Amino acid sequence: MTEPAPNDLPHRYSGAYANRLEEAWQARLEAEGAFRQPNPGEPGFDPSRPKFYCLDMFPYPSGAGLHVGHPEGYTATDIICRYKRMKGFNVLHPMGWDAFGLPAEQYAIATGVHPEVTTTKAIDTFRRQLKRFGFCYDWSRELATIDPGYYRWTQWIWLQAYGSWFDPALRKARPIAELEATLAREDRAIETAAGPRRWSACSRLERQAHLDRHRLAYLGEQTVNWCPKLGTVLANEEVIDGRSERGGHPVLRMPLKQWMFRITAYADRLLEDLALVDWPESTKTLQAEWIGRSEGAEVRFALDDGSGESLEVFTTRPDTIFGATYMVVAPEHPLVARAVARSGDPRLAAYVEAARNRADVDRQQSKEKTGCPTGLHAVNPATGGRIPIWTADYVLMGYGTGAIMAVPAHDERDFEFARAFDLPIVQVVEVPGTPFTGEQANSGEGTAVRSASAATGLSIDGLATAPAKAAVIAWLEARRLGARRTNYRLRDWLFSRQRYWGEPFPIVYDAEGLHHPVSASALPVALPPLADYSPIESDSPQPPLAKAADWARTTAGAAGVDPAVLPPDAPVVRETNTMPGWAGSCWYYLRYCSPRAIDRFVDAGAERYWMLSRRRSAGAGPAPDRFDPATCHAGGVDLYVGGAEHAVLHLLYARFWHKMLFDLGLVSTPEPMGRLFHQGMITSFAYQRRDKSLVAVDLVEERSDGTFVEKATGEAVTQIAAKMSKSLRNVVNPDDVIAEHGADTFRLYEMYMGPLEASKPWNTRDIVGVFRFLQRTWRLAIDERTGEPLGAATADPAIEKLLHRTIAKVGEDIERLAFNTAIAALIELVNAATRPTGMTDPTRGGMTRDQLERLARILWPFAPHVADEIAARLGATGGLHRAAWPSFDPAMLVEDEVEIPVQVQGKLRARIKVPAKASAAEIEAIALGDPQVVPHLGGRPPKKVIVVPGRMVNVVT
RNA sequence: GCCGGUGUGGCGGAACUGGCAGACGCGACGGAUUCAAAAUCCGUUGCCCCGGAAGGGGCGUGCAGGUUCGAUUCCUGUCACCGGCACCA
Repeated sequence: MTEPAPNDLPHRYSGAYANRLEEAWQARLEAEGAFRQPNPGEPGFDPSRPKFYCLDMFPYPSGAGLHVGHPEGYTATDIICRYKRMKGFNVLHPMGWDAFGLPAEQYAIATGVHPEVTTTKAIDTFRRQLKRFGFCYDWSRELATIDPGYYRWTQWIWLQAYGSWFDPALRKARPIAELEATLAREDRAIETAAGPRRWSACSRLERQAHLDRHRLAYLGEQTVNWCPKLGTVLANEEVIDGRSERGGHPVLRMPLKQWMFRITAYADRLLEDLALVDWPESTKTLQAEWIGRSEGAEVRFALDDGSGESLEVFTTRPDTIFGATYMVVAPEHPLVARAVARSGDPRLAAYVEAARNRADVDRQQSKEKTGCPTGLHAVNPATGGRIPIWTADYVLMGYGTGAIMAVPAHDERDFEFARAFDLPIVQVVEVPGTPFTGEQANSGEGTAVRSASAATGLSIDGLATAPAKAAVIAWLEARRLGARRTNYRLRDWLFSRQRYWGEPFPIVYDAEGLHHPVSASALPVALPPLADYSPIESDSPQPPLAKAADWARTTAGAAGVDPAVLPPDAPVVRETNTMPGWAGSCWYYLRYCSPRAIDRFVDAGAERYWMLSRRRSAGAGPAPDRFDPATCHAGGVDLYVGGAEHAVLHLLYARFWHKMLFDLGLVSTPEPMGRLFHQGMITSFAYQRRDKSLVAVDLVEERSDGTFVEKATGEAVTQIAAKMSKSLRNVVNPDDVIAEHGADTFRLYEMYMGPLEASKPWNTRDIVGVFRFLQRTWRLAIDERTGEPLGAATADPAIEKLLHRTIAKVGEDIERLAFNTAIAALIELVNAATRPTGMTDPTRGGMTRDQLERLARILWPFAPHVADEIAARLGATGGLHRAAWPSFDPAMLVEDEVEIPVQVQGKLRARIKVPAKASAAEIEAIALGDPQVVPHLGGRPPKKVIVVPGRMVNVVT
C-alpha cells in the first residue's frame, strides 16, 4: 500500500479543512451563546470577577463590505478579550453600526431607494463578514444608530443639553430650570434688546431669549457656504474659487440659523482632563492644539472720531503695546461696514466685497498680504498716539474679537503687512541673542524697551516679557481699558445638517417662530419617509425634510409638545435640519451597557458596573458605587481601539457629551475612555515611476532579479506602500483570503505583520508563513491520516521549559498589545516541538497531550477555531471559552547556565558559558582565561574589566 | 512654515531599562518527495575580503558628529518619507 502524498491526507489542515472546522465552531458557539456577557443581577452573572470593557470603534457599514483595515483593530481587541476572559474577567465586548451618513443618502438621491434599505443590507453584509472571523462579540448587545430605539435616546440626550446651561462658578452644567429659578428668586437684571431690566419686569419673550442664550444646545447664526443648485451646505474644502468642487456651481456665503453646542464652555475641562487618561501623547497633543488655549489680554482702543466708541482687540503680547503702530479689523467686522458707509472710498467697498465672497480656505491659500485703510483712527492707550485702522483678510472674524493691534516689529504677519503698506515699525522688545535689524520681525521674549510714556503714565522699560505682560494688564485693568483674557481656537460645534439621513431634532417652532422641545415621553421623533430624496434647489437653504410637508406642519399635540408649554391644537412647524453623523457615535459606548433598556438611555446599575472602576494603584477594595478621584479611573472604557483619523473630532465630541452627562449626574465617570489605542493603517503595494507618478499593480511585473517594470513601457518602477484604492487596483478583500486559508490564518497574518500601531503593507505572499505555522501546529497534535490526537508518552524537559517560557512571554506580550512578537514566540515553540511529515511515533519528538492542551489554550486568543478543535480532539470538553489561561512556573524561566559575550575594546571576541548565578569575579576569571580572548589582550593585564552578571563582559586594555 | 511620527538584510519586522544587531516570517538558493509541476518537508541565507577547506578578518541600524568601557537605544546637527495643522494675534 502506498502512502498518500501529505496534501491528500484526509485530515490535513488545508484551507478548505480550516473553513469547515471554523464554520462548525462558529455555529456551535453561537447556538450556545458562548460569548453572551450577563449584566449584574442577570442569571449567570459572576460578581466575584473584575470587569473589563473593551471597545472597538464601530464601523460605518458601507455597501462595499469589509476591507482588510477593519479586522485589524477588531482582531487585536478580540485577542485581548479572550485573554482577559481566560484570566477571569467579566468582559464587555460589543459591536454595532454607525449607520446614519452621507453615502446611503447619496445613493438614495441617485436611485430613489430609501437609505434604510441600503443601510440594512450593508449591515447584514458586515455582520456576516465579522461573524466569519469568529470575533467574540456579545452579539446580543448589537445596536445601530438608526434604530428608533437608539436614536430616541440620542434625541433625549440632545434635549438634556437643550435643557441645561454651563454655570461658570461651579464649572459644570446644570439644569436651565435652576438658572431660571435663581433669576426669579433674586430678581436679577438681565440684558434685553432694550437694555438691562429686572427679571420681574421682563416679558415672556425677553426671559426666553435670555435663557436661550445660556443653553448648551442653542440656536446660533453661522456663515455657511450654501450652494443653491446642490441644495446643500458645503464644507470649506468643498468650495473652490467660490464654486462647488462637485459640479462647479456658484456658492453663496450666507448667515444661517442652526443648532449649536456650547462646547467652548468645556474648553478648559476638556484640556485639563487629558491628564487623567492613558491615551497616545500625539492624540492628546492634537486635542490640546485643537482646543488652542492662549492667554493674554483684551484691550480697548478708543476711536478718535469723537464718537466715544472703542475697538476691542485680543493679544497674547500686551507687553508689546508700545509697538502697536496700527490696527487691523477683519473685513466682516461691524466697524468696517460703518467705515464703508462713511468714507465712500470705492476701493474700501470693493475690498470688503471681494473678501466676503472668498471662502476661508481660499483666503488662506495665498499668504500675500492684502488690505485697505478704513479711514478710521484709534488712540493707542499706552502711548496716547493716533494710529490708523486698516481692514485686511489676514485677520479672521472668528477668532478673538476679529480685530488686532498690529505690532510689526514683533509679529511676522504684522511685519509683512507693514512692509507691504509702508507702515511704521517700532522695536519695543530687546531679544537676547537676536538683535532687531528691521529685516524681519522678532517674536521672541526679552526685555521691554522704548516702553514708557509720560503722557499716559505707563512704563515697563527694563521689565522681562512675563512681568511686563502682568504690569500692562494691571495698568489696563486699573483704568478699565482692558482685562486679562483667555482665548480658544475651539469654536462652538455646528450641529445642524441640511440632510435627510440623520436624527431629526426633537424641536418645533410655534407661529411666532419660537422653539419648543418635544417632551421626552413623545420620543423618538421618527424620520419620515420621502418619495424623493434629492435636495431642494433654492436660494434660501431648505433641508430635504421640508419636502415632508405633512410631517413638518403639524400641531403641538401631535408633535408631542408638553401641553404646559403649548396648547395641543397650536400649529407648529418641526425642525427640518437633522443631526450630523457624529451624533450617534457620541454615546454608543454607554448604550452597550444595557442596549435594550426602554425607560432610560442606559440602565444606571449597568452603566456603573461597566464604566466605574478602581485604579490598581489605589489598592484592593470593593467595587466603587460613585466616582472618587482619589481611587477611581477617570475613564470608563478600559480599552478603546480605533484609527487615529478620529483623534480629534469624534473623541473630542464624545468627551464633551460625556462630561455634560457627568455634570447632570447621568453617568459615573468624568471621561468616557480610560485607555485609547490607535491601530495603524494597512496599506498595499503600488508602484512609482521615476517622476513619482503611481502605477496600478496589474500594470507592473516583477522580474526574476526582484526589480519591477511597467509592462507597457518596460520602464523600471519602484515598489512603495500606498493606501488601498480602486484606482491602484490593490484592494484586498477579506472574504477571498478566508476562502483560501481560513479566518484563523487571516487573523494571525494581520497580527503578525508588525506592531499594531504601525502602518504596514499587506503582502499576500507572506500569508503562507502563518498558514504553514497552523499546519505544523495541527500536525503536531493531530494524526493527519486518522484525525486522531497524537501525544508523546513522556515530556521532553527542554520542551516543557520552553512551554513555560512561551506561556509567560505570550501573556506579557498580549498585555502590551505586542501580538507580532507573541505569535513569533508561539512559532518558535511549535518549531522546536515539530515532528516531520508522517512521523507519528509518539516516542520521538512532539509534545504530550497535556502540553498540547496548554499550547491550544495560549493559541486560542489568536487562532480560536483551530485551537478549539485541537483541544476538543485531545478530549477537552465545553470549548476553550470556559478554560483558564495556563499557569507557568517562574523557576522554569531561569536558566542554570547562560552564554554571555566577551568584548575586548567593545568588539565581540568570544562567548563563554557561565553558571547563571556566577559572581562578577568568577565571570571575569573565566573571561580572561578564555583562549579566544587571551590573544587580544596583548599580554598585558587589562586596564579595566566591566562585568554585568548574566549579561556581558567588556575588557579595556 | 509649525507640530508629531518613522528610517534596521532583497521584503515585513525583532532587540522590553545603554549590554551578543538581524528573533520570527516571506523571498532567494540547495536538497528530499514527485513521471512532472504545484503543495509540503529539510538545510543555507546581512554585506565585503582572505582561505581548497576547517576557519579567520573587516564593515554594518538614513547621514555627520558627541557622550560612554560599550549606542539601533541618550544628546546635537542634518537628510528623506508619512501623518496632522496651517495668517488663531
